[in-house]
Amino acid sequence: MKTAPAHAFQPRKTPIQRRSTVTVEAIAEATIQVLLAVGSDRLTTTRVAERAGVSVGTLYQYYPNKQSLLHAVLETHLTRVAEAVEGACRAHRGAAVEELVAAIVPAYVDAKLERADVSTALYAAGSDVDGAAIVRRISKRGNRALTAALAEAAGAPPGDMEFVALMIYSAMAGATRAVLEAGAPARMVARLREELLVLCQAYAAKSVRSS
Amino acid sequence: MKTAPAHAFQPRKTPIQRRSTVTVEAIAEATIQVLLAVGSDRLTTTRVAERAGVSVGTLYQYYPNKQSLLHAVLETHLTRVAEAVEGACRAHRGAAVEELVAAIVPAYVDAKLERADVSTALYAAGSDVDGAAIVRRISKRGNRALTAALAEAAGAPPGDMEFVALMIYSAMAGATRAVLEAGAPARMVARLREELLVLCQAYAAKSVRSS
DNA sequence: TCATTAGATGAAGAATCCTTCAGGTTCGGA
DNA sequence: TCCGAACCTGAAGGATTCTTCATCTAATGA
Repeated sequence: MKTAPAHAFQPRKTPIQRRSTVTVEAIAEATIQVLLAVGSDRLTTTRVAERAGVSVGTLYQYYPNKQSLLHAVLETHLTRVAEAVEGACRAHRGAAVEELVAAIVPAYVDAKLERADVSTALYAAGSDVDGAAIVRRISKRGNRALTAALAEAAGAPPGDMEFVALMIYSAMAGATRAVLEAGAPARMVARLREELLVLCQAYAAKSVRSS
Repeated sequence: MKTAPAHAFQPRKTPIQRRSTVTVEAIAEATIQVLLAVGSDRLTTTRVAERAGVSVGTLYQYYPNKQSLLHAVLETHLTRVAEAVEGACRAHRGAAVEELVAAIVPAYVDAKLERADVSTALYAAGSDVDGAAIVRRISKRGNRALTAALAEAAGAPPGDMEFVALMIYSAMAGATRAVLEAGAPARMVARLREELLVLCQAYAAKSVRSS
């Protein structure tokens, strides 16, 4: 388990002209599609390049190695989800716990399901050694926002809400993932939104009151 | 995404003498350790054999290919967890929902944490294409038991409890995973047991009553 | 004891894949 | 128009890894 230098996953060259911006985006999108089509094991740089309609050389001009492909996709997706949670927290500052939770749950679910294909594809990629590290790092963002918001709503010190926030966040993640892996049919998604809200509110009511 | 023939992951040869039984077990254990040490990307059959103290040839005498290594480990672990849930359901047949949940949550958590290292190692392995299929297949076992038990306890038709069971199961999975990936320090594990119970009971109370 | 089967070995074939780089094409501005 | 920078190409080097198989050793039972 060697630790890689920090620059090892940064883009090698920044796009300047528009065509290269398109290329970079196409490669990212191709990564997702290849991931969905053949799985992370059989994802090869050549296949991604092919799918993106460019040559391998071009790919390596912007992504320093294979891992950086997955990392880039993972990063943008998780960031989007974390921002959704942060946004919901910000928009309901000062609200009661019940209302807060009522805002956060759909925000999370929507962000995750907006690109259900990406979420699904990434469950396979988040596995590698520092894929997990990325997940942890960015999840912490959403978690921190949630912790602070809960603490404010409950009038409790943040320390007391840290674990509660972790529970809510991970319950949302677990349930959403289960639905996603079941194929996310519309009926199930609707039900997820309802039940997850019930679950989180019931838990928050119990757990915030008693602390 | 080619579908492999059904026999492709079955052991090639069944151990007969005791020494080979030991070997097969050693290889499975080595798989876990290699997984933990270097991650699933850099897990190689040679490395596993080395760690197990046998030669690659021996490995291939019992495991038809690399994937079967991971699948075997995944299968036994998940089966153990599913059996724990089934057992808890069986032991509390006829009990109230609250009591039922109070039995299932610790059963699940304990089974998952009894070999925390295996659980952690497998999050990396469950990613591959039909690793996910195995997870689905075996999780369904625990889910079915939970659905039936909830239906009986609530006096409701099983159809109504299917999704509720999914929520509980996936919330347990999500929260436990989060703690596991945080390193599973003793204090956190204790808290998990408490909070997860609160969460599941609060949800069950709300969701079972209203249906 | 000895033949037969189970078990173990590890070098090497075969395949795959990551990554580079020398050389070509396109764009943007002077 | 023309030059330099940005961009693209894809064959091939280099490295890794999966898997096989001919061969050897250990156990079993008659």
